[in-house]
Amino acid sequence: MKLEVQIKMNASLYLRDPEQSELGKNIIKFSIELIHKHGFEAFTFKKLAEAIGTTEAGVYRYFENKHKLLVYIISWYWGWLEFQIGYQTKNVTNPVSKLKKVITILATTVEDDIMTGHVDESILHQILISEGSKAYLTKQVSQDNKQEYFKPYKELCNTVGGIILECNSKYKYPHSLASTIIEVAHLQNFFMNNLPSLTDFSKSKNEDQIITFLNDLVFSSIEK
Amino acid sequence: MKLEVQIKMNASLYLRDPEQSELGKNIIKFSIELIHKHGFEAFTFKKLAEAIGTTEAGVYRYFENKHKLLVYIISWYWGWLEFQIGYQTKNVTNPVSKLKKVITILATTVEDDIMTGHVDESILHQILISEGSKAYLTKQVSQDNKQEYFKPYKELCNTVGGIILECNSKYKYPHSLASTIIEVAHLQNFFMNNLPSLTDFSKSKNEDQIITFLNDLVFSSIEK
DNA sequence: TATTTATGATAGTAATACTATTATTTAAAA
DNA sequence: TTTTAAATAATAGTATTACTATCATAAATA
Repeated sequence: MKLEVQIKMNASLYLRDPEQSELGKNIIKFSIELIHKHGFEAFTFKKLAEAIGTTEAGVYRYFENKHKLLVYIISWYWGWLEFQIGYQTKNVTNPVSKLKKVITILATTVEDDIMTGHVDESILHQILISEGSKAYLTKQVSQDNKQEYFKPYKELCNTVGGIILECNSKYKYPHSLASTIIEVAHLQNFFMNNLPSLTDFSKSKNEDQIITFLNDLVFSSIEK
Repeated sequence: MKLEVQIKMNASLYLRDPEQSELGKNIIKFSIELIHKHGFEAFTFKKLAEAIGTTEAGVYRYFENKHKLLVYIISWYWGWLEFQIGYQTKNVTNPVSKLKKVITILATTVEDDIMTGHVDESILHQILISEGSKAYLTKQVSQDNKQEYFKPYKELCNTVGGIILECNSKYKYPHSLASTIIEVAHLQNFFMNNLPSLTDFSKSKNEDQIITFLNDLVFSSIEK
């Protein structure tokens, strides 16, 4: 028997559920590949269709436009991360250890999870670093928010915020600190690899240094 | 006599220097307006030309494409901020006061600076919040970096990093903390206004709360 | 077996992101 | 002042993007 993790997705992100067909799964799989390879700006439904071996119209039957497809992919990742955090910290009782574990998960390029067939999480993590903020840095952010497109991200922030409060119930900014951890983990990773002088990690380009930096930042604030 | 602050720009960002003609100045002025109003994705040279009252080809004589124009505008802002920080902290000897002042400048919507004729800095600040990261979150980031497109941003980070070291010469991550302050100031502002549950500033939507959060974060880390 | 449903193949449109050409105006040099 | 150069305006044209629409066919389901 093959175990599969299913992330429940917001149905208004798609026209036809991509999990329910081979073509749908290929749309997700090749989108991740192409966005990673060429970047979101250069990514088009035509190129995607060619890569899959279908037609543009075929892709449009699943997703209205590439923005919704990006939001779908990113939401999926947040959902998967939420699951990972729950799973990997389920036996950790000490909140400080738990938060450290969470920071490590957020700042580390994960290995491909065999439980999610057509999705390569390590590539997805890279996409999140370079393209993640483009999901919400748009003029339609409020409409998208009303449609609950960012619910998985918010839930993750809420989970992390909860763990922060477990560490120190008097800390005043659990949500802001949670979103800061997530975003800074990605930003410092991007800077380290592309604009290294904006970081102090230039030499080794090692993700562990980002984790150390974040741990220092976070625990100084909440243990003060 | 009218005093004018001139920010020296990287000449490879443009084909013809926009500071040197009325049309050029209008390109900058209306770009800022249009990008702010409709967002960078919906911004085109055709719409810009119409707004100015010139033709598309006219705009292309100044800028190769809209990406370079965005980088130009954003670089200008970093250069202007660097000047502001130098100017507004020149008599502050206490490094902690200086860093607090810098955090306030970075996290506050500035008033329109009358010394820079055709540029409205308060709108530029808004553009930086929503569009700033799109300047570097591209596949060409390394080439752009080689051309020194991000020099003003790096210099600003370096300046802020220097002030951090003045506060505590043993602090290990001055550059990362500097880039974190700048980016988090913008991100938390965007979240506060658009995705408030990712922050703890939902009620009043006041920038002062972001400053308080950043001060807490920064000084906990460096004074530890 | 009939019929719904998904896919494939093809066409077409408006907008975007440019490049090129020529005419006209403006400003600087002779 | 005239000549010449440089900047701009007006127009046209191309390839690509971001879609929508139509119709035929294959596969799944009733």
